[in-house]
Amino acid sequence: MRQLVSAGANPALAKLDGFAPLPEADRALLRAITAEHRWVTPASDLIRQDEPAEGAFVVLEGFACRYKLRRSGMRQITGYLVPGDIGGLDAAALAWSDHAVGTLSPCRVARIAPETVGALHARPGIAAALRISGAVDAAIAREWLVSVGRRSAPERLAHLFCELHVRLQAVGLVSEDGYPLPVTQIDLADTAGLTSVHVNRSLQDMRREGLIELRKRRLRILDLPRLRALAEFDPAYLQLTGRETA
Amino acid sequence: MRQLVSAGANPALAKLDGFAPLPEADRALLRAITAEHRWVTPASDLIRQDEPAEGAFVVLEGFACRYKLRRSGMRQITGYLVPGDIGGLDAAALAWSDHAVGTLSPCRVARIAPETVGALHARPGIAAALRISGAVDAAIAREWLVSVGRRSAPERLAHLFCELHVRLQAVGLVSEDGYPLPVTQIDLADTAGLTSVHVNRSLQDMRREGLIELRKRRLRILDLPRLRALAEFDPAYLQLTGRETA
DNA sequence: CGCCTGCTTGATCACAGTCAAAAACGGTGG
DNA sequence: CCACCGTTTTTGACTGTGATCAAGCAGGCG
Repeated sequence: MRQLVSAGANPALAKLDGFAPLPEADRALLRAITAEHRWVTPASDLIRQDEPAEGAFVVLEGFACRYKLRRSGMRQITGYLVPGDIGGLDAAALAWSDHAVGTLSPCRVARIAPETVGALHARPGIAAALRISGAVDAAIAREWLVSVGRRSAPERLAHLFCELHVRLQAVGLVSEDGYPLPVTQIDLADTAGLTSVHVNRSLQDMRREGLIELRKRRLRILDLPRLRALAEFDPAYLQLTGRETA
Repeated sequence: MRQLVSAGANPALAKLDGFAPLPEADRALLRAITAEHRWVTPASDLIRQDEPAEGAFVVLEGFACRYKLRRSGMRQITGYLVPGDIGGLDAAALAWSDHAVGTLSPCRVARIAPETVGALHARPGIAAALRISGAVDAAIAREWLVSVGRRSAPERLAHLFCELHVRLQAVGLVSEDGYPLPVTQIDLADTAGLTSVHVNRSLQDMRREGLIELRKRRLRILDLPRLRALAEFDPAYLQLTGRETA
């Protein structure tokens, strides 16, 4: 069994090392990156839409999301960033970002300078881990597309809750009964392609069914098997099964 | 101005070289890959869902798509592969595929053996081009998510037509009045998260508006500015502007 | 010519959106 | 501790986009 890095201390290292075991030099580089960090208030942009990008970043604590805005102001959230996730890598590749990244809750974030991004790709071990991470992100995006295109409102929410359950488990943020979910129903609506009114009613249905409970920015999962069945959820695509957490 | 490789002859090389100019050795490797190819009939799978992957492939002619099936048989198409596109790279990274890739029309396809995939990533120039290509694919997926989540039926179709217009232009498949679109209205429905009935009615509306015409597997664009306005389409995210084609 | 697939049309239905307002919650400051 | 404020959640009445069901109509191809 591999030695465990405290996921709480450096979730990004734990995540990448879990995809592909890294030599000590690579691990040291990743540790150095996360040495310096800052707190960011909720609802602030880490990357702005349609602007040149300056480097990338790692989320160490809190929830952030990728999103796009239409001219009318309509918002579509296209992905969540949870502790351990790296954002802005594709923006770095293109030197420009087609979408924004904003915080949903207070976030502790470590910046990765553009030169450092290059240094990461230059190390074969890290490069391979980042490729896997990118492939998983693409798989998540596909699953979201299935949700929005071909699942009912409760099914979409159930699938999202199952996805986050597995991802947060991998970084030790899930306890017996559930996990923190510091997002509003408006955020959930913009995630699932619904209105907040409809999200509210769907959540009440799910609660009445004894599946979940969402109160005080925390999701309690009351019946995981039935929740997964409702979403037709199979965690294989996240490549996180069988991980231990600190 | 850089020398032009006949896009018709090797669209994948043209595409990657356009993202990041490649040294001759890299170009030779890419040419070698596409030396051998085979024809595949429509509606056949190049990669099957939930199965281990064996290498990747390049589409040289024809249309293919990534898709996922629900247990009920409902299908969601998550991306199109047109000439020059490489498929199965993420499946190679994970040694397993969460989604299927199937042909929409007859396709000419070149196989890339697993060892060759490794050789591609080992070359810094190709690796960088593939990273950019992956970032563009992610941007396309985000745009689709916005479509399905936050755009009306005609807007979704308009956006898809605009996307394909730019992508096919980059490989020289667009003529004065339009481009080949060898897909059924059922395929379009599974792309846009609609039913084929609704796609049919939306297409008729767009035709009546003088925007497009879709007949005999060919899309004619009658009013590109208005089509783009309807979709709020900005081609920047495709990173293909200002390319010349053979 | 006949069949199959894909396109078109019509009638009806339901899921989700819209609009509007009230209630609950969570901070903040007095 | 409580009054106040903005945000978030909840509720109700109504509307509409897009789904469903079902049938007819090309058009391509053997």
